[in-house]
Amino acid sequence: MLDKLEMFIAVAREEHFGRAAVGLGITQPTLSAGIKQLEDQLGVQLIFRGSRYGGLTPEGQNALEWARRIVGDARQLKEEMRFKRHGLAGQLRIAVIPTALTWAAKLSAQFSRKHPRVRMTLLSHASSEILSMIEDFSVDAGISYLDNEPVGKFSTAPLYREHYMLVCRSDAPMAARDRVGWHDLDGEKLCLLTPDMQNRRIINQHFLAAGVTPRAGIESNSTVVLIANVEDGDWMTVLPADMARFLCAGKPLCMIPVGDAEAHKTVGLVAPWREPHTPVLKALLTEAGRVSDLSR
Amino acid sequence: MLDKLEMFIAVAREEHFGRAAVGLGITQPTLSAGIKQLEDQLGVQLIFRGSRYGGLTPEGQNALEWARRIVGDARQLKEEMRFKRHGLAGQLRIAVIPTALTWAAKLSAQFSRKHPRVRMTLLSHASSEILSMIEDFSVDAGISYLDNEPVGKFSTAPLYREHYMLVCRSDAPMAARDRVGWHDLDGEKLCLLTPDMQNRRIINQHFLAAGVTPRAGIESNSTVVLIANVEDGDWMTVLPADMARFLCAGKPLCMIPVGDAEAHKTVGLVAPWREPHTPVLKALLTEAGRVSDLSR
DNA sequence: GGGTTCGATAGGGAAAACCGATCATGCTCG
DNA sequence: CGAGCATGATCGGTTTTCCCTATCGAACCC
Repeated sequence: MLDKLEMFIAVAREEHFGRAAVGLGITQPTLSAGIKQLEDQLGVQLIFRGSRYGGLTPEGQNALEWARRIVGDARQLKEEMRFKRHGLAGQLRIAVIPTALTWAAKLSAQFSRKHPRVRMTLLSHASSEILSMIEDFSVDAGISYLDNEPVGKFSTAPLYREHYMLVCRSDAPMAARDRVGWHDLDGEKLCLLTPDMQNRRIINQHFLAAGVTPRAGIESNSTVVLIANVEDGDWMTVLPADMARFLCAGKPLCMIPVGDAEAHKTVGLVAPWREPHTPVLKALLTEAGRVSDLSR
Repeated sequence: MLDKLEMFIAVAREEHFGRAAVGLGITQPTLSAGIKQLEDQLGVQLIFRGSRYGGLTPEGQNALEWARRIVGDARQLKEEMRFKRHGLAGQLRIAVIPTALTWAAKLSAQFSRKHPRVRMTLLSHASSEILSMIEDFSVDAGISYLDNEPVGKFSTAPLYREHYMLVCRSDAPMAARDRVGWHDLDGEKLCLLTPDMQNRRIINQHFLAAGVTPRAGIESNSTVVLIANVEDGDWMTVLPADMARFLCAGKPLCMIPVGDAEAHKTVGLVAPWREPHTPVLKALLTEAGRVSDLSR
């Protein structure tokens, strides 16, 4: 039954029987049989399908929530028992929004020093993906924006607030200033993240509030590309302070604070809400509180 | 895995492999193998045992809580899916303290009228047993004292407050009075419930507070015995109002309120805490609120 | 010290789980 | 409009797991 629920969760995640099957390390016929068996056991159809995956039925939606809770609790049981044997050990997978990668590294370094037997995996993902990755057990925790997320099913620990820096060459006209407003960037040549990334959308909102329509001449989903363009051409970009500091190190680039110090998005750790947490997660949340900029 | 957890819960409840096995409808060797397999899977010993059940290990205690949560959620998943198919139907088992049996009947009658397809089972049990019966799924809900119970893992709905009545023959000396104090009963011939029942302990507390040491000449664990003795001999007894009213009907007996109207124990419905509740339980809790004496 | 209770172990038969191969359907693209 | 492809269901056979009966050995109880 438990394995059937895992199958169900996998299919709901992948929206595809074949992919879900390889993800589970079983064959597709086995998976099909498992789902059918689960449906028989519960007496309701869970998945619409005729020659192709067709989404969850309403009952399926409902059952999915229970399945996640049950499977999650079962994993936690195992995790907790392993903790009793081996102490803090095992793997910890964390999905991180790209602009928080430097902070994530800071956290993971600190955590690894304290708990050397825990192997950590940091994955860069869009903030829109992170919550669902937590929900269906693709990762154990995430680092993302805390402000606009549904807070119900997650535990959170704030890490820092995003402050934006304008990055330009040292010989650029702006380089002399020690602070610029969003409106000052009207008409400037900017290279920015692609609009599918939340960081870009946040920056867009700032521009909008300042009555400026940003003209991004170069777009990329990689912060490295942005900085490289700034360095090579006469472009400028806007990045969170830490990321900017990290990428600019040793290069002839200037960082200038943008906008006023207020109203910045909070970035923090997001973990599945569960009472109590696994030992590792508890340790991670504790560590996040310690490393955090925010006195909370 | 889920069935192994059920086995584990059963053994923890029965504290005996053989009994647990028959309760589960399997043989003892199967059960033994199941437990061992669960222990292997979790990598920890759960139960002390050498030729005989020896209690849970600390890890076992911990695992038991998770097992209950997981199995409970799994049952709820099934229950919810069945509800989606058939509406409110199935079985509802309720454990009731003896002195609340008349109230339980009132509740069950009302509930059955509204939801005729739900079969109800009412079991008389001591209040000390009821919570653990709920925890290990022997019953779906209970009716018991709400005041001194750990409230954390249970949902409750108050039904009524216990008011005590002195019951005596119409020709007894006390019969004329319209109210008596606990101290007035000093030295009187009383027949009461046995001291292992919480109702008796509550009455004892009242006596103690009034500086009276009760002399119960006849004790029984059956309220019927108490009333029969009052009717036949020159005994008196003390019972909750509703139960007294029910048992005295049509007999030449008097009921006289005992003590002042304050500080009486609250009796109510107790259900396993779960978010959300099963449809049946939700309906039952609603019904309890409707039938209740207490305007809450 | 014989009888009893309780859980572990051994062995065999039934059930199931799983896989590879194949089929049926619906979609895409030339 | 037809060939090719993608996707999930179905089938047959093999392997694994499950569960029962029978039995054993230790602890317990007069």
